[in-house]
Amino acid sequence: MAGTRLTIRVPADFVLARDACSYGYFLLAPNHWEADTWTFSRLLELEGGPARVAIRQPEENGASARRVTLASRRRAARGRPLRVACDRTLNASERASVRGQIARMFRLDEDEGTLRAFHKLDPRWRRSGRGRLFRSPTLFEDVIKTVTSCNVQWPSTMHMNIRLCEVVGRGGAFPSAEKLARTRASTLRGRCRVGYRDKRIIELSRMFARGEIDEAWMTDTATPDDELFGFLQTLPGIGPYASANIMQLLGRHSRLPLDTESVRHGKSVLGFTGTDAQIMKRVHKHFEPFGEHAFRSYWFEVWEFYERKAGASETWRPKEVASAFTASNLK
DNA sequence: GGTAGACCTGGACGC
DNA sequence: GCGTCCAGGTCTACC
Repeated sequence: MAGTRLTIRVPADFVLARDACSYGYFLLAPNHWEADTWTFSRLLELEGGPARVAIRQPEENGASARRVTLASRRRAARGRPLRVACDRTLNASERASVRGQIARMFRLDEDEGTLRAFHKLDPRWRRSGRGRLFRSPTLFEDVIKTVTSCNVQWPSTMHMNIRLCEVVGRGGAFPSAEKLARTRASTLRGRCRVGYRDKRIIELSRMFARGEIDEAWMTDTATPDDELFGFLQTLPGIGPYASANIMQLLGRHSRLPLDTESVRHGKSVLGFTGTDAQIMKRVHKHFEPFGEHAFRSYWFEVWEFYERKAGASETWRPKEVASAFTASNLK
């Protein structure tokens, strides 16, 4: 790529492959993880138009080919700066935006102290170092992706995001709130296959575009979890599950976004029995002791189950994962 | 406050 | 190839 190149410093424990491939959204368009080269790429929306960024974390001594185990590759990459290659030249403002969006996706603001506290509470993840959870470069994209994940199986979520980028996004980028707000419901339904979510997505986009969503209030640590949870549920298409999921995407991990997948987890991994409602309650209770890190404990258990089925997440390829992650295969 | 049914799509299945 | 059934979270109407 001939264009701007950036170097981004990361926390000492950060591993791109582990921390990017930590939540399902890394598999959703326009995100792309190249499993062979450990390169994360996507289009980012910038003031001068979309730009493609390819992000790598070169390993110590550049000796990736000689390192045969996942653990040794992770160790060699740990804490090393990210190298970002953009497909065009960026101005200073755009460079700052790219840095900010990358920091949001990989949660570079989460320091080692926070994760050390999590590992003290739940030592199962100390060895692997898991703790960060991938998210989108913007809150808006996280919210829309959450809506596309509701009441649908994973392959359809993947398809909806591909179509949103292809049909509505500029040049294949994830569509902006302004663009989605101006899109017809019939386009979203007919061409993006979002079904009944069409009007809800447009209304959410209008709220973001009009500045009615106060992101600063949401990210302010002084804002109580209960108030935020209540507010999120007033948004169109956002119920209890989606609210809890958006909260974890905002960095609040005390609530669990429980769905049918959680019931599956409760039954098959935790050995719970009873009705679905009873199992949901037991799953909530089970993770209560992990307090403000409850979601991390819950999620990495679920993630470990997926990895036992499909191999280490760094090696996943979207098409293969789409067919592997159907409800029938996860039972 | 709790519950039933509608909302859509894509995949699985039977014929 | 066609029709039917089912999974999935939110919303609305109703009790």
